[in-house]
Amino acid sequence: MARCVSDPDKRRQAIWQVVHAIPVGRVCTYGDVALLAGLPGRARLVGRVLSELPPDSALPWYRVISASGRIAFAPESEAFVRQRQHLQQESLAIAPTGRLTGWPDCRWQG
DNA sequence: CTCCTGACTCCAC
DNA sequence: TGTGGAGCCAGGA
Repeated sequence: MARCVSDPDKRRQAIWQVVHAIPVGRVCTYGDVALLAGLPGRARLVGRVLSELPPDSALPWYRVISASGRIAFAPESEAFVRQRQHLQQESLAIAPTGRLTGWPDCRWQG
């Protein structure tokens, strides 16, 4: 889909597109999203873009987790709980440590 | 332009 | 399985 994008707006859109493409009940790592967006090695950029999403965003940001298969937030933090609830709605279980049960079986890489 | 920070990763112990 | 350290890129002060 996307090659090496240089414009900030283009990068955002590329990342949004990839996140939006993640199937229900599946998850993807920051690194994978970056790769699929044509931005290899820019996992941090993905996290930055997602952190700037508005509260009413329809983007399934909660389907993006860290490469270790865990939620990127501190356990029991507000954001952590929100993400966990969204994932549970899609039949994905989260261990107390934040680790996704069944990982990497539910992993999606395009 | 330099310095600091972060929703990241990888590797070693 | 969990921790700690180094590498990385982008954005804001």
